[in-house]
Amino acid sequence: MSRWVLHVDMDQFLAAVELLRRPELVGQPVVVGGRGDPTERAVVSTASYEAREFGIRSGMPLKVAVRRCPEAVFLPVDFPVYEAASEQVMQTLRDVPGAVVEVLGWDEAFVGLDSADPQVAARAIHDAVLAATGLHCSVGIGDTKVRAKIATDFGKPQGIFSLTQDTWFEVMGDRPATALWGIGKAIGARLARLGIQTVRQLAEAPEEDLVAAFGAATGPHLGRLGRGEGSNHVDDTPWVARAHGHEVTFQVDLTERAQVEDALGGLSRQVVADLAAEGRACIRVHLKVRFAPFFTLTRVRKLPEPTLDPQVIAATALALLDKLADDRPIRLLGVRGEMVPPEGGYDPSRTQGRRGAP
DNA sequence: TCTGGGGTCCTAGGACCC
DNA sequence: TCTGGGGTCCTAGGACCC
Repeated sequence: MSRWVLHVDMDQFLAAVELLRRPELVGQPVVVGGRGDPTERAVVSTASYEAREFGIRSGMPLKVAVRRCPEAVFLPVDFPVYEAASEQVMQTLRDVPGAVVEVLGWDEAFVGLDSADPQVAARAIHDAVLAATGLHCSVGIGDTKVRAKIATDFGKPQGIFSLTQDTWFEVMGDRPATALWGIGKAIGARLARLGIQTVRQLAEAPEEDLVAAFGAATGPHLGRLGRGEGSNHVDDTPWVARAHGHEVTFQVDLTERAQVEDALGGLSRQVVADLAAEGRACIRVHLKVRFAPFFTLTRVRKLPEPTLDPQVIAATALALLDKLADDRPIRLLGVRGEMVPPEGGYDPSRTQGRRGAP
């Protein structure tokens, strides 16, 4: 028996949930995003595998997606339905004997368990999730979380793939560093300037070079990523949110101050509703603003005292916006409220935990 | 071809204090 | 003529993930 980390990732999750209630669409290109209207400003949340064959990807503007595949079926995002499906999936995982479940997002989780044969355990998990929900998943097996997470990509769809210390460099060594979880375009470009292109080169880079280039915490972290090293501890401590926010993209850019004030007021009320639901006051206001066409800024201001007054939050956001002294049309506004930390602070072992959707 | 909405963490540097 | 050393708090800004 050894300790294993399994990473369970649902296949085309949002599209798959929609297909369950619209079986007549099975086999067709399906795109879930925005309000389901590809003429609006919105992006693809999930594309079915058939739609991906046309080059449609998550994060792509719906206007681009519809050009790539005019016959595709466009559906609106329906959060409550996905939340319910997600909860069903996570409960199925928790019901696996001996499993510890750390939820990472709507459609993925780490499962920690002791097993003599993790392949058998992974297959059992796939089958249990399918039986309970009608949804397929892929499972990555690893001796660390990082390896399990990356392994899943090689299993998709509906597959199982294992990545351990013994196979890490054989599978990942010659791949680009950006294939790693946590290395995106920007860090990839900075690594390239240091002459580091591949996972193997990153793994072998002198730590002092990485520290000099990326700082005391990030530098060594990148080196460990390159080696697939990291924790194998799966933690089921419930996630405690740091903040809640709302943002809105305007179909027509805002040019009038009254429109801006209205929008900030509405966003602030939504934020306060979320914070009040947790019974935690706001200590810092984050403003996000995108000026047409592509220029985005964020600003933060600490409040003199914690509050749940939407007018205080809206006024703070407006003051931050005024300070920018930029009267270009506004395409997006976001207000985020950072909350009073819980008694004793946040659980440091969960700092890498759940990001994104609940 | 045009850019969602929900999150989190890290680093640098200035202000201020002792 | 040269500018401590350590610490905290705060803001700006960058980056990443689902």
